[in-house]
Amino acid sequence: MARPREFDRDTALKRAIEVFSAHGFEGTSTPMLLEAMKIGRQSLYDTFGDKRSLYLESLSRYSEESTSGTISRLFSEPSVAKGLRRSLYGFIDEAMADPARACLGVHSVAEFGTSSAEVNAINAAMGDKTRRAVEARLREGLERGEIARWVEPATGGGFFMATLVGLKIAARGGAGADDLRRIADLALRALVVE
Amino acid sequence: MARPREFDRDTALKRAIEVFSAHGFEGTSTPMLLEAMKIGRQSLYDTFGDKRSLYLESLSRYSEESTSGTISRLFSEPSVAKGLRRSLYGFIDEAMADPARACLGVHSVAEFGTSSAEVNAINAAMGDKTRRAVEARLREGLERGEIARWVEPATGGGFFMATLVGLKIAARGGAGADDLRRIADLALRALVVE
DNA sequence: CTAATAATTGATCAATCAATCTAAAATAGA
DNA sequence: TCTATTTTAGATTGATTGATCAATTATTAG
Repeated sequence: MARPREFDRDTALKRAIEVFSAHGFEGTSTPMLLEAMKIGRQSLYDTFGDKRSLYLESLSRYSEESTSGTISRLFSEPSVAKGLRRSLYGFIDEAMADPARACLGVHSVAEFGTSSAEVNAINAAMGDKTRRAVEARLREGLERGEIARWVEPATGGGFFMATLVGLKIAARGGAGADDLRRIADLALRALVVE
Repeated sequence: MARPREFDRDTALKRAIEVFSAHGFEGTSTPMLLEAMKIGRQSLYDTFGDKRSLYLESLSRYSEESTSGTISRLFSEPSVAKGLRRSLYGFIDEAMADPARACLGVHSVAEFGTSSAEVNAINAAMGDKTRRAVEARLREGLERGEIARWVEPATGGGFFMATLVGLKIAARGGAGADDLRRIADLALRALVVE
């Protein structure tokens, strides 16, 4: 007994992610969102709440997808070393797919630091998830002798995430895919036994 | 034959850097700048031009100081490995000194990507400077057998910078100094011969 | 066909944005 | 002391910000 929505909530959210990724929270205006999402102003407020709510949902969705992709690639190979590399390479491919689009997660940290509790909660949750997955594979690799003995899994997880961030910013700064892959390969030297 | 300025240009600029570092370009309003810089509105426009000019000068100044600090630490030790570590550690100390203050350089890349020619020119210049310095030390280390044979200097430079970025974002995200140092040590394993 | 419900459109809100203009205040040289 | 010159301070600009209200349109259940 109601009029159906003329737009698809999910595709609208996807478009919002694009805009926020490219321009950040402060750099994105509601008219920009409306044009990109192709919905009316009232539809935005009715469906997603205010701008901040939409941003948090965008960040949450983006982080979940990015995280799950990274983790699934991480476990996609029997070899731990190959899994790590595939994960980094996949991240690079994603980053190069749309150079104008930054990593919303990285951007959110740069913009908000630790000042926003909600942003922090999302990033902490996704960060922990990735870190734990990396740690698990590192422990597996340590047992199997694939990972160097000097690697503490917790530190290795942190290093892996720092590498992801560094690659993303390098990509956003204009680095090429081959440069990024060489950097990723070098980073793996810190973890993988030769 | 003129009235002298009541404020110091340099300290005002320093304060502007603080504000831009914490909130980015879009997140910083002119009233915020005026309050932090402790100058009047007209003084800002007379002395620094518009908001964008002030931002570019802030970014330029910050990048120069940060870069020169990183490079001087890089060459502060006879040992290449120790120089690299000292450089990373110094970067960590700076980042931890004021957790609320992000790296303006990293933040600018996240905000503008490659869309702003001026921002890009500044970042490219400072990035190249750092990268070349790292490459020089890596070559020195390669000759002396301190740096692992697999390290291409150009890639090593890119990796070093990616590590700096990763550390900065990790710090901004709330990581502790000891965590960061462990990550830095691990990163060095990719470069230094054991 | 009608009534109830929900989504859309357009007008509009106060607040804030960056930036400019004007006029008062203060210093230097003559 | 007087005047030229520059820096301040205050008022104000039009544009844009995020957000809400009222009215219209469309759809489905009964």
